[in-house]
Amino acid sequence: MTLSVDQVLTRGVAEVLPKKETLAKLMSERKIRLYLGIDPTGAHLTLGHAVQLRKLQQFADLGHEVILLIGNGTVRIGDPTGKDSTRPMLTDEEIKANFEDWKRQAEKVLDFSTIEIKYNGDWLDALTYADMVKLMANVTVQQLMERDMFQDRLKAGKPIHGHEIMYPLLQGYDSVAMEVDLELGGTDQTFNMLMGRTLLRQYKQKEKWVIANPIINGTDGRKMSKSYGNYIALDEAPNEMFGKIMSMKDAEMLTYFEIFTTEDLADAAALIKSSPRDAKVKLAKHIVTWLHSAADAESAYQDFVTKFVKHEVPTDMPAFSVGGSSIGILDLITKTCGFAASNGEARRIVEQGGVSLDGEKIEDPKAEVVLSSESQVLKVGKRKFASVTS
RNA sequence: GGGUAGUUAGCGAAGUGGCCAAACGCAUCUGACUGUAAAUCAGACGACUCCGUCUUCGGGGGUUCGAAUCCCUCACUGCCCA
Repeated sequence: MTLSVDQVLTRGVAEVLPKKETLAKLMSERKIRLYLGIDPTGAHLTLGHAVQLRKLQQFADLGHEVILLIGNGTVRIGDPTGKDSTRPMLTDEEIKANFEDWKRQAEKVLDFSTIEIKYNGDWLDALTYADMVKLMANVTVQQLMERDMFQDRLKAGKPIHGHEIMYPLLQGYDSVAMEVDLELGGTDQTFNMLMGRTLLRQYKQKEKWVIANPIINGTDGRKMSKSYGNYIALDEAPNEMFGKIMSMKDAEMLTYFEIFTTEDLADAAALIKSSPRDAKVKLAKHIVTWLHSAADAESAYQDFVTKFVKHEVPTDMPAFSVGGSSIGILDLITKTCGFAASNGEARRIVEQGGVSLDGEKIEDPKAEVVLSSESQVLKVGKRKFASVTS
């Protein structure tokens, strides 16, 4: 579905700088050129990334000239946002492989036939010493240090490496090199994106707009992050995705509705209030349909009801054959099914009463289970099921 | 260049010769409750052939019956002075 210009500039957008109205006017007069920059590190894409990608695609759908920029030049520094660890150097082959993987995940959200791909290494690697001096002369150290995360690190006594303060300049130079009208990014990129605005004006006397998209919280209401384990990956299986959305905090729902659906927000808010569970089911179906299919969404819903509402055994589950008539329970969990990372972990789950076979609880870690050609259902924890046979 | 403080498990952070596989918080896992929400309660959370053994406290080397803790050395970082 193609949204109107006003919807694209409003819904799921945190900020349009310097002004929404002037950008809307430009978009009505001609096709604009815009871009989103991505890191070529081996990222596992989440709904957090999808916020950006979805917005990018909306511009493509409106027929604008959309560029996806691979940061194979800026990756030498690594955006200092968040982490302070030094990035490893990536070879061209690794970058290519990473992008292929990235593309596979992003295909669910982006239509690559409508998007042009560029690499900023093409111009950044070509900068000479003189170019770098000229680039750096455009700003003061104080301006660079204004960035919130540098201030945070200063306060926390954390290191800021010399090359890191160049990141905004290099990202900003991308805007100069491509002469874009607009850049998209998360609100955490505002500083970098505005640097591009400054540089573009200084180098080419050209105006550039910036759209900052919201950073969504993870399912537990905190910042979506690997270390919290609260993210939803784009290549998540339908059932997992559905379950994760259902386990999200109620308070996060409305934002997700705003960003990932076209639902009327007043209606969504009313539904959340009257029946949070139904609202969540609706949201989960929406998102699974978007990233998988309507059929997957329906079957994920059914699976969810069976497993968690009725506490019954799901219909499909992985099947394992152990190649023998009996096996130690720990080996079965760890080696055969891969449900635990180590024997110790499996032992713990067993001792804590989290394991059952055909509904029969197994609490002795030394137990030998007898298997036949008839499949039995192994349950480990709340959500791991397997069908096991000899 | 001088001074000083630091580097501990996934993260943050205690511990300064044996009681340390290492407090505590977060994350994670299990059980109870439930809307796989929130809140809460109970427990686990290096590995293994698990009531015992083995490998961990920036790297390397020493001292000692015994070291995360003491010494030497290398690497990295913060802060102050210049």
